[in-house]
Amino acid sequence: MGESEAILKILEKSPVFENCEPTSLTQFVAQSNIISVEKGQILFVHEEPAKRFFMVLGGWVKLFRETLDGSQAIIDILPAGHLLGETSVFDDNKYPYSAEAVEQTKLISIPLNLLKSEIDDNPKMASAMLYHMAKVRRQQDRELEHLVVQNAPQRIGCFLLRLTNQREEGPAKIQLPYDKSLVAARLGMQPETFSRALSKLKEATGLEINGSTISLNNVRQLIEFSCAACSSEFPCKDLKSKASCATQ
Amino acid sequence: MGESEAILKILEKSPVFENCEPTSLTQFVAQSNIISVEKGQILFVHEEPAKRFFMVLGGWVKLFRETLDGSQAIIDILPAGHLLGETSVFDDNKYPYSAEAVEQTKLISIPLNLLKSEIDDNPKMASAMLYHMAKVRRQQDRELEHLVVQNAPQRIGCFLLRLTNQREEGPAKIQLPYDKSLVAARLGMQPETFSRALSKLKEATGLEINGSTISLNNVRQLIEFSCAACSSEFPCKDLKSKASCATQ
DNA sequence: CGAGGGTTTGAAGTGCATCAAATAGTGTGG
DNA sequence: CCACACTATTTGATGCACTTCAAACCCTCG
Repeated sequence: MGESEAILKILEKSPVFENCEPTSLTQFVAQSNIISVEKGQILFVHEEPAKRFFMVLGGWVKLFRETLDGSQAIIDILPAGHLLGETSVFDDNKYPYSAEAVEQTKLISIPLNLLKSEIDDNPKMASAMLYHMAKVRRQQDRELEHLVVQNAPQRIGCFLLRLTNQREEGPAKIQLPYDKSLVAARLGMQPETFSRALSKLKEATGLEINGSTISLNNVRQLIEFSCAACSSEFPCKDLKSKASCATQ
Repeated sequence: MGESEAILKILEKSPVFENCEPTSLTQFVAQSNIISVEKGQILFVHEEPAKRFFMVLGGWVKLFRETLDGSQAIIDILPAGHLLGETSVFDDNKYPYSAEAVEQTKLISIPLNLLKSEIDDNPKMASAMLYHMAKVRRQQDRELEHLVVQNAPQRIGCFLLRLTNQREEGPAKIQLPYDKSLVAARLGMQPETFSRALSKLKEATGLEINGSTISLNNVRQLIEFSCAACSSEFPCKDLKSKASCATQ
C-alpha cells in the first residue's frame, strides 16, 4: 500500500476529518507525509511558529512546557490516534506546548494552513473542530481537577482504571504503557513518590505488582479508593478515549 | 433605556457576538433577559441539562466542581464581560461545572439552542466560537501550570500582577476584588496559607498590605519573584483579560 | 456594646520532594 | 552463557510546604 493510500485510510476514520469534503481530503493527503522520529527527538517547541500539525500513528509523544527556572510540566502523553499542534491555528499560529517522542514514533505530518482553510470553507469541518476542542478541554479540566483534589495513590489508581476496559469491573491485568518514571511525571509526581504511592495503593486495594504488569484483583475497591476525590462517577467516559483511542 | 437595547449594546461589543448577522443578533436579544441573582445563589449545577448560557454584567460568579467526598475545586471567578455555560453546546448539553453568585450579580441569560443554530448557520460565528474556545483553553492551561509549578506566595504574586495594568511597571495600588478567603480558594489554597503566604510575599518583594488594599512598591521585584516559575515572560497577555475585561 | 463574620497566629501533622544509597533489570561484548 | 555496565526502580532519612485544628484578634454592623 502506498503512503498516500495509508494516510487516506487513517484520516477518513478520524472524527475530525470524517466530515471533510472528498476533494479537500485528497488535498490533505497530497500535502501530508508520514514521518518517523527517534526516541528523545523534539518535534516542536512551545511558542515556535506553527506550520504543521500531527497525528500519532505509533509510539508515544510527550507534550510539555518548561518554566523559566527549568522545571518541566507534562501536559499529556499521547498514544496512536491523537492529534497534536492542531489548535495552533487559533493560538496565534504558535504551538501551545513542546512535543517530544518518548520512543521511536511514527506520525502523519499535515500543513496547518490546509486545516485552517478547510475550517473556514467547510462548516461541517468547523463544527467537527468545535466538538474536538470541547473534548480536549473536558479532558484538560479533568486533568486539572485530578491534580488538585487527588493525592498520589489516588491519581495512580485513577490512571490504572483508565487503562482498563471500563465496561466490566472484573479482575484485570494491566501493562503500564511506558516507564514507571514517565508515568510518574505524567501524573505530576517524582519517581520515588510513585513507587511509594503504588505500594500504598497495593495495601489499600489489594492489587499485585509485577514489574510493569499490574493485576487488579478488586476493581470495586480500587474505584472506591480512587474515585472518591473526583467530581464524576466511575466510568469516566471522557478520559477513556485518552488511553485507548487508537487508529490501528 | 429599555432592557433589549441594553442587551443589544452589550452583545454587539462582545468578541463572540460581533460577527453575528444583524437579524440573528435581534433574535438573541429578543430571547434574552437580564437576571439578578443574590449572593450565594446557585445559577446551575455541574452535569445538569443546559438550556441557557450567561454573560456576567456586574458582580462575580464562582465556577466550581464538587468531588464525591465533598471538597470543592474552584475553576474560576468571573467578572463582568465573561461568558459561562456557553460551551455546553459541545458538551452533550450538560454544564461542565457549577456556578454560584459570589455576591449580588447581574447577568444576561441567553438560550443555548439559539447559539447552537447560529454557530451551525453562520460560519463567522463558528469561527468566532473556535477562537473563543481556544482562548478559554489557553487560560485553563496557564491555570493548570500555575497550580503545579508555582508555590503559594508566587501564585499570589502572579494574581496581584494580573490585577494591575500590565503596561507599566511603576508602583501600583490594588484593591482585592473579593474576600481574601475567596482569593485563597481561587488560588487553590487555605485562607491560613493565603495569609501566611502574603506575609512572605511582603518580606520578599516589599509590598504593603492594608486590609484589602495592597501597594506594590517594587513591581520589578514582584515579577522576578513570581514569574520565575512560569513558562511565559511577564506581560502574560492571555491572562490579562481574565481580570480586567469588562463590558462597562 | 456585643455578636458574628473574616482574618491572623500558633502548634502539630501530613504528603510529597529531595538527597543518598541499595537493589533489580536490561542489554552488551566477551 | 556469563560478567559487566548502565539504567530503572526501590528504600531510607530528612526537610519543606501546605493543611488542619484551635484560639485570638479585628472589624463591621445591628
